[in-house]
Amino acid sequence: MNIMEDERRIVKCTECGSRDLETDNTRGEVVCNSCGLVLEENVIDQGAEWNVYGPEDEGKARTGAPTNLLLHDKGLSTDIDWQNKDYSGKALSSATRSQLHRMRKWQSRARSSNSRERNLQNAMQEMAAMGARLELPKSIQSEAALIYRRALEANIIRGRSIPGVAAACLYISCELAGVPRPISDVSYRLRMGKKELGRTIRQVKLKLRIRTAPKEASQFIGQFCSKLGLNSEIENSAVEMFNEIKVMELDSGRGPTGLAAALIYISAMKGGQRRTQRDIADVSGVTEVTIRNRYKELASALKINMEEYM
DNA sequence: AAGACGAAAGTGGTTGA
DNA sequence: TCAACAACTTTCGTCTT
Repeated sequence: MNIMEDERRIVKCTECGSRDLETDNTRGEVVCNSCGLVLEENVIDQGAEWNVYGPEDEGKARTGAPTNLLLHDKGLSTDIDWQNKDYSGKALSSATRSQLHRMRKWQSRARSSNSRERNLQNAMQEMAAMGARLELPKSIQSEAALIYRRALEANIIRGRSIPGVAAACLYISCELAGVPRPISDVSYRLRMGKKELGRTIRQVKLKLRIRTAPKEASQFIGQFCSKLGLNSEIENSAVEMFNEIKVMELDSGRGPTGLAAALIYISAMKGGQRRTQRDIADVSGVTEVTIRNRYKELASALKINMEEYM
């Protein structure tokens, strides 16, 4: 299965076309520096995808909260009320009161006062929000939550930020699911440093002994084409070219995203749907220079005369 | 004016002694 | 542990469309 995204990463102002955009971290907005237009607000709606209005909607309602790995205690917990009242509102005797006091204390020790649990609580919340921002399916988010728990057990969080590790777990989860995302894309959407994120990902994988198959350019072609608004015809021809390249071993040692970008550049041009190097660079997270180097290489290896399509 | 080009210097990770 | 190395980035002046 191929996870597609309709949303193109915004790189240009829709109003004035300027590329001079600024990200406001505190407000979660992307603003155009030339005309001031707010291009993206991070409104994260984590509400239910449906509402229950009346009897006709009854089938949609579920009873009770679903258990969810993204909740620190999987959503299964009952709190001891803090008020020293019984169910009818009457004050309790001092003996019962002190017993309750002990119970509360015990409960909070067992659950949240433990710093590990507090960390998890925090992280699960954070990860749910991040997952939404990355538009990841629930299955990948749950897997990421599991990885985070393991990271916590292994004491990997020490010295690193919770959001940093959480983001790394989401990234790794994508890799494991066979739908890798470019680090640049993840770091952009989560507003985190690319280097820092990359480093954390590597360390988490190392310490947890998580090994992932090397990424292939073909895994990125679909994502990039859809962000560029290119049809499946272009996508297929890019994948086809990739297969040719693979047997010639021209892909070894090359970054898969750069390769995918170059293949798309070539096939879009061949198919008469030319995209600029700039636009492809923006969605693929590599620079124009890399696209140039790569596509020159590939064109000569595949004996494609680009002049014809200019 | 936008897009493409390519040289040159810099960065961070990998590898092998 | 350190230096050499390959891939990639950044920056920038120049050429092409």
